[in-house]
Amino acid sequence: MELDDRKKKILQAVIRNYLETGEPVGSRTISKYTDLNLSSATIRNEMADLEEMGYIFQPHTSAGRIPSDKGYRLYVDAMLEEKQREVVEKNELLVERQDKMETLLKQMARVLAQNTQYATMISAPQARRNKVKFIQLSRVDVHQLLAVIVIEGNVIKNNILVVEDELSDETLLKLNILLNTNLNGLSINEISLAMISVMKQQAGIHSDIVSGVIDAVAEAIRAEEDLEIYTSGTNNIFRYPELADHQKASELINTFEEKQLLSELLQDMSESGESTGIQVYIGSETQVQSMKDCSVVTATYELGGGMKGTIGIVGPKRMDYDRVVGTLRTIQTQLDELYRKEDR
Amino acid sequence: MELDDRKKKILQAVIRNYLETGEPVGSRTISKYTDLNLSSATIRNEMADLEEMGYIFQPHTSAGRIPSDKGYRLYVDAMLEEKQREVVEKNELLVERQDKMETLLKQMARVLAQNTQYATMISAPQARRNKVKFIQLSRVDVHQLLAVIVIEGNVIKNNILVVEDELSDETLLKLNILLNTNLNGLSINEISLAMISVMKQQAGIHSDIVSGVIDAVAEAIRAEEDLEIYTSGTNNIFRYPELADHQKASELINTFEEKQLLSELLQDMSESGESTGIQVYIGSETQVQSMKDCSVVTATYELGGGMKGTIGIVGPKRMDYDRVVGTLRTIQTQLDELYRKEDR
DNA sequence: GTTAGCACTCCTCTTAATTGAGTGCTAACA
DNA sequence: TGTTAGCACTCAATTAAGAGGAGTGCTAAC
Repeated sequence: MELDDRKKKILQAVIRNYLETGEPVGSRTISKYTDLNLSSATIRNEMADLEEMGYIFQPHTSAGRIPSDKGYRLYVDAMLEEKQREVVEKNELLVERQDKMETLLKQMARVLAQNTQYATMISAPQARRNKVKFIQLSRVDVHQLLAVIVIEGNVIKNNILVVEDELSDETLLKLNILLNTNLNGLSINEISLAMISVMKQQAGIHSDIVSGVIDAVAEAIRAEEDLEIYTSGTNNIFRYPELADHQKASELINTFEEKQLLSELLQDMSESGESTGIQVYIGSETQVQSMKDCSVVTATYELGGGMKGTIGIVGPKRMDYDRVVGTLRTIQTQLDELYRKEDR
Repeated sequence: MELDDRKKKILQAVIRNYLETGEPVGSRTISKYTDLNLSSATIRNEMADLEEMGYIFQPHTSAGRIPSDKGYRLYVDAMLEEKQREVVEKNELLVERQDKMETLLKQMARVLAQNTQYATMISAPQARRNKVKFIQLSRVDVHQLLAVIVIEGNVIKNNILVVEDELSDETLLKLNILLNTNLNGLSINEISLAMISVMKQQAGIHSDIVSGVIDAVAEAIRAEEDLEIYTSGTNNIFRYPELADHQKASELINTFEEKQLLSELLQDMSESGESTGIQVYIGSETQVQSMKDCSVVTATYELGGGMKGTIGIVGPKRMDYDRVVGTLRTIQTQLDELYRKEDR
């Protein structure tokens, strides 16, 4: 059977209506809703065809039709294609430039959740190949050294080292030079054991400090590499009855709290990104069990300097895809404007 | 009317039973449950008295009795008094010493939530009077300075400053000395405008850098002072039908997500602490609307060096107070052992 | 190909009846 | 005077039955 133009229109009408009401859609409704001027009986025939093709289904005999995942997919793809051509409407979201990454991301999550009325998750950007930019060793106390490590993209990590013996200012200076000349510009993979042993040798009796700093560097980079996730609007799921029963709500909330799964999810999703970086996952297209009744819309964002992260909006399958995609577009351009020129 | 011994026993039996079952407790149940050897009729009379005194009530005529907040209060107070004398049983929780405060607190929250099956919140310790311990200004880039500020208790804050003109190493050194000699050992309240203007004067053309650093110091201390809260096990509230309906669950989850209210809550609670630092708030004894059907048990913890924070366990009013208090005691002593000797 | 008409299905809502746990009260008993 | 057995009463919760209604599939006519 073929999906002709009329069938497409009817399918679209069914989906539109279902998105609005959340109730199964009957033939009579469509008959009036569209400008096709067809009787309900004709619609019924077409709907039977659409059901056979797997685009819609009945929750039970003698109920209206509900779009299947396949139906949603068709609809969303068509919408995305249309959106592509459309100009992004200027629609300000209240996001302000922030010095602290954490503050910015929390703010973004909150604004998005508020704006869309869905649950939001944002992964902190991860500079893919983190390189050491600068190392500073200073004395805080007689027995405490502070190691400051700046990584590409101005991510800063600190570490306190405890030392047995007092160090002279001169030694400290030497160590600083030693560390910086050897490590600057290297990523964690490029720091070889050979280099470390050479540095230790040069450091003489202070080789343990070199070890300490290198451990700190390794930890700093690693910590930066495993994703941090910020979430907001989790309780929005209660707005949608199809997600709000105890079982599902509990699982979803747990998923959002644990963040481990979300992290993997966002990572997977960001990897398969395309031009605009906006993607829609319907139902079990996300591999997370607890989200099988949800849809997830993801977008990548960039903060300049190659710092890319992923945003995910989680809602019911009947979410307002159109608006969500629009909102994500908006925040993308807005972040672009805020962070394009300057490095952080 | 007086609360004689028998009435106390009956009240206790009612509460115990209700804690277990969550169902209103009838006279017949009590008649068999206790070793008082009284008929249900007698119990009924006593229960009528207890109701008149406000310790228990009926959700509707012809139902069993449920403890009122007043009833719980009596029960909890008696229990706490008894606990005071009791030796804490050695009951290991899987908490390990962590270098990073954040990791430790997340871990604690998770372990407690898992162990108690209630929702957990933990406020990060706040060193009450934060003083500057050490300031380090270093050049990262031609136009970027890194200001590292170490606060008492080894909390470290970083800030990137953008400068117009290049600075010589010498100037940088001078600025470092200027900042450290003037600011070390001071809390934010002690840094007066007069001092700032003197410092600016001494810094000459680099007075803007001084301003930048001082702003950074102010921000660092302030950031440290507003509480960070870690939560876990939010979805545990679904285990308890009396909290799990949409309305309440949504509000509670929102409260846990927002954290602002929790923060104030924990702060209030930590201020009215006593010897062991464990307190119980029943129903509307917490001033948070969304928690009016919950009880909160709080405990202060200490990580050595005067770093004190607060733990809160949130569950239904019929929570297992006994076990929760025990668990909190355990974690208190455990943290004590882990962190007593050494400073972080 | 389209449509009107009709029988049929099945969910949902309402109402009524039944059940059962639990109470309060009274009267008898030790 | 305190305790207990007994009984009428209350009220939430469960079950059952029925009415209503939305929507379908199919057939026959246009």
